[in-house]
Amino acid sequence: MGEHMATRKEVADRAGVSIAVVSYVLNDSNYVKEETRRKVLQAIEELGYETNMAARALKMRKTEQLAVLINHLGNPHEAGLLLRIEEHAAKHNYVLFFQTFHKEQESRLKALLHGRVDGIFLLGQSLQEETLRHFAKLGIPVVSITTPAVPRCDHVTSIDLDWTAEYRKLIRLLKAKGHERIAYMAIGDPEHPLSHRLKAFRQAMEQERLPLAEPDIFYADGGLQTAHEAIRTKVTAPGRFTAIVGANDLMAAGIVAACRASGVRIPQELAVAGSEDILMSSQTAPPLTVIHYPREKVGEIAMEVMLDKMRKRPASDRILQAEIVERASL
Amino acid sequence: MGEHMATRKEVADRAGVSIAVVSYVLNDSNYVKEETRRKVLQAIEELGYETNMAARALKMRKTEQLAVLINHLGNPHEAGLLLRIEEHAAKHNYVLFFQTFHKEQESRLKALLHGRVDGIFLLGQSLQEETLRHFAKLGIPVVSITTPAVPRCDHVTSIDLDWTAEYRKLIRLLKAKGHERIAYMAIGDPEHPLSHRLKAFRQAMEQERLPLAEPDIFYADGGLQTAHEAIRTKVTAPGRFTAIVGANDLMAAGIVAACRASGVRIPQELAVAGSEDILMSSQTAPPLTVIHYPREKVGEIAMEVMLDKMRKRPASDRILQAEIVERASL
DNA sequence: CTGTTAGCGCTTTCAT
DNA sequence: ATGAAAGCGCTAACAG
Repeated sequence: MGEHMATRKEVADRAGVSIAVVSYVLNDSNYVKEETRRKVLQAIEELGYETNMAARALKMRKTEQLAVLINHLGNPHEAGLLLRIEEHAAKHNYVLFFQTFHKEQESRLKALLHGRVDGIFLLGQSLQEETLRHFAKLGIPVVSITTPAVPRCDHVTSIDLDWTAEYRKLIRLLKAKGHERIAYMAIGDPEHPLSHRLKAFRQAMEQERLPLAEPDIFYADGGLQTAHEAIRTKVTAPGRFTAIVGANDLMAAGIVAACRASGVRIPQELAVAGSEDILMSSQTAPPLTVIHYPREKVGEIAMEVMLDKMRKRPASDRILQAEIVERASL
Repeated sequence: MGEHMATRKEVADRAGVSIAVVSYVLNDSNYVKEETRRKVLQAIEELGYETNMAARALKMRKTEQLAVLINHLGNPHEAGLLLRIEEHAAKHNYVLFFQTFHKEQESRLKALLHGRVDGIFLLGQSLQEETLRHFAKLGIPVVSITTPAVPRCDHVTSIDLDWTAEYRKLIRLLKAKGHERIAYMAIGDPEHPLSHRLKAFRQAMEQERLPLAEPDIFYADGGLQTAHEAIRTKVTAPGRFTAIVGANDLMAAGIVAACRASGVRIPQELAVAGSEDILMSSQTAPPLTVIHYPREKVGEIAMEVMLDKMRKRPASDRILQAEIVERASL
């Protein structure tokens, strides 16, 4: 429990050189005589020396740390996205830290991250303009995933699907099976980042010339259980919608559970679809037809965009294509 | 894009005091005249000043950052555990970063973390003794979750279930339903941290005086798909086991999927159980009976233990109790 | 109650 | 090819 960490000074002393030389060999930033280099390397080895990242960060004004602000890691869609981002961040030697984040904590955020990160990913999160301006002033890029770009704020770059287009595909599929009255389960909070999916769905229905009555829009908090509860009594109501799509897969799974609990057969009596394609969706009974959100690709692009922005290269918003995965739920 | 961050010096100048005074009000570490304090606070406000955490970390030898080494965030069990740890870490003002970690990268680990973290959580991971000693020397505590303690290494504290006891409960339940030949699906790699669950299962079977034949132990990589493939042809084999337990829930779900694909009825023809209780397990058809791993409690205790260790207080290994959640799969 | 100052461990310019 | 030294932004002893 020595509590001791070898410092660069000690390495220098042991190798009989100055600390500058140690830096040179460590960073390959200057010519060093082969013999000297070996002595230094050996001293490093013997002392078990490692560079102190905090000191380096202070000097370089670069932490090689990135933050990801998420909603709820319990949602496999977010976990999957986070996983992909980390995968690509690691390739570029960045360390990722994540924060489950809610609007109320926004004030603490600046203090928490100051001097800690080189960039910020938003995963289904939005920040106030003032906060965004703050990070812009600091030169800390913000990349937003799963949430549309903030208007008038060119500081944040966003990556997402064209939800209207994707929902149109899904609606056409439902139409082909004879459905005309399609319901939607959205996230209750109108401030919630996923509320733009509802807007997109509305637009898609309109473009497909299908009416979407207000009572056919249901609200829950994004979780399976509350979705189940919100829809339970509705699935057996006479004269109801014949299909329903969930703003996320967890809610779609909740709808499936509600149907099973009420003995409503899927897809004969009700068609159900999800919007993300998490693993669970392939295991429900019946398995869910979903829009496959390309998490892998999104993670890759997100890191790519982040790197561009950190290097002050121009980066523009990205819209990806998704595929529909047809399973037995419709 | 000013790239500018206000420094403590600027605040001091603007308020007409020395930088020490700014520190005093910020850290409440010294008496400051009320009027002076107000002037300082105002200057901070006006400049949008925030403390630079890298500088503070260097000076204090304390980063307020913790690392979590995980296996695969795509496994909801790990994601759930991580979520809980973060929840408690945030309460104590710690920031968490996670790394998907594989043995091959162990050499990079020391360099990556040095000066970056005050402590390390292992989530179903193990490290070589030499690495552990390295962190011990640096005074960086290691808390291991879901993996048994490392022998001869009192530096790491571990938190887990008494798997033998939990499996005995499950086995007794199966016995009561008439099962005598119970199979197990383990993780293939004997080096894998979850392999201790297999050992515990063996022990439990022995204590319950039930034979566990080698051919009744199946191996997969921990994922749903490979579990499905590994068991597919076996569930229809004549004279086979009548029940099977998965070392994790994802594999148990894979077994359920294999049964559905082969038309094997659960639980009439085969009983299936899992070991963790992830959300998905409640949505399979039929829903899975599982050991409920108390992730919430474990997350809380993990952080508690970590804090104790960081404060040099003694901390001992913790064994938690679990409950069995009975659902329709057996 | 407030200011001066010495470092924390590192990088890098400028001499040599 | 190597070294001396300044300084990144912060804390805390110490002096007043």
